[in-house]
Amino acid sequence: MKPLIPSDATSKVLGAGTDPDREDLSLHDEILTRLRDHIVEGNIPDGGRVPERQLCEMLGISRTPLREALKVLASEGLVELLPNRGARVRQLSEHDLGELFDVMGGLEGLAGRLACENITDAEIAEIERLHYEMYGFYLHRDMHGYFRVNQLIHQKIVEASRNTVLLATYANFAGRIRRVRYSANFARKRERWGEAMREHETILDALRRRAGSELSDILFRHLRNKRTAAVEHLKADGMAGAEPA
Amino acid sequence: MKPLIPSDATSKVLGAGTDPDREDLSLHDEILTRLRDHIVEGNIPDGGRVPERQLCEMLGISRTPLREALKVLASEGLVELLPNRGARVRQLSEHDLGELFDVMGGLEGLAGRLACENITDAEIAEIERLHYEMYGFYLHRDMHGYFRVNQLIHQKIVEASRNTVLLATYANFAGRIRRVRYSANFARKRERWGEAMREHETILDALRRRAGSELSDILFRHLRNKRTAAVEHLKADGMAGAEPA
DNA sequence: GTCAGGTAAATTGAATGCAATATAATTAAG
DNA sequence: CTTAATTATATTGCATTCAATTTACCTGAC
Repeated sequence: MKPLIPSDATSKVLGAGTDPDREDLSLHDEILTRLRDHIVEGNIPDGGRVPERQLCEMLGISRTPLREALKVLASEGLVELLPNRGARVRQLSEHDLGELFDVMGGLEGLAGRLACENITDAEIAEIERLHYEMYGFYLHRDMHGYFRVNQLIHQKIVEASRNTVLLATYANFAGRIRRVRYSANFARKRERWGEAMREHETILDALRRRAGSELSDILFRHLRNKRTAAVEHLKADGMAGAEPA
Repeated sequence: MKPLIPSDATSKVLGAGTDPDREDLSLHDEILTRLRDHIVEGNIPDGGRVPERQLCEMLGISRTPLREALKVLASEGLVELLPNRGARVRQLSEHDLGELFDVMGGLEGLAGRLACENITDAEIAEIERLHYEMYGFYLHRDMHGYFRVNQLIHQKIVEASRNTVLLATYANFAGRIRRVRYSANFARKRERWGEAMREHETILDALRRRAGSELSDILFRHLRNKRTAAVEHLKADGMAGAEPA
């Protein structure tokens, strides 16, 4: 009866800025992004069911486009589709998380390698600036700020690779892991923190020298260390958290 | 033909509901796989429209599940969805192909690195066997056989990484590139062929020594060389091929 | 003959409807 | 009182339907 599409539903607030020229940010992508954010931000418990009708009302759409979006999210690995049993938000085991981090490590290593081929001096200067900003947060023990700038640095390196396919793939995996980050914000241990800071020194150094293979190696190992911390954290948290059937 | 995806979550055989035994592979995945193969095998011209109704009849389904599959294929990068203008099979530019090969290189490099951590002696022996089999094809100038075994070796290395996420991601990108391979089967130049054979010697050597970082490097560069050949090929072929709007 | 304008057919995007399956609620038996 | 069986409800998967946009076709003016 009511095709109640909120008049602001067409307003594109997401990414890439508002190109008056390029209008092709379709309604479907809008739904997809909103639903993805909804899940990534942890509004649905881990392993919990995704209530179609409820989300339909929330988004002001019918089931057809919602189910299309769910299929895409399933292919992205964010939810899993059980036959005749609907969608559940995918619960990551320690093993899954470990695999994801290793792939992230491979992608970041690749990004570093390619970045060394393409990065400009200005971009390196920008990353250096961020590096010292991050160092400041480290000294002040401001973990929140540190974490934010840290991610920004990694993002900058990926962008400097000048590879849009890599950029999209990286964003995809980052999204999957982000959900875990929301569920519990990585209380990084002190000793690991200092270690990570030293690793970032070597990252910057290799980047300055445009030492691609070397940077690739460093970045992979850097994420390997992050991986260990993350998996440990999930394990500890998993004990406290309730388990789904 | 044969999907070179071995046994991940998306591997399906094309049998319809005539399989009462194994029913857990959902109908949706079935449609998805069939449609993907249909496109990858080149039944629709590059950049051509994807006729919904026609495919519905071909697959014996209604538009709803077909459109769901198209959305997924779009997220995989195989087709692109134009608002109100339907789906077109995505035409890869030289630039796109180059980016894809670099990402493939990064993934294979990662696979090699992880394989060195996890591979068994038996698996190495198997790869050695394939290597010499491939060498035989090389000596006999049997490009078809060479190509087949070559892909198999790379596949084995990815499998030896023991990382299912990597395996699925690799399969995804391999699928995207496969379409280009169908459109014209890489007439590899002689000199490049010998070079590739030598590279494979070093790959095997590094694998035997479980030299992860080294193997990662070699594999990336190996794919870089493949990339150059592929892009050159697409460029030459693109001249002869029809151009899109 | 070419091009602009307008109308008709086709195609897309999304909502609704219906059969099939799973989940819950209830009842009956041990 | 607990547990198995049965019925009722809810949810899923897919087909059908409908409005909106696009594409093709046709007419007419220059």
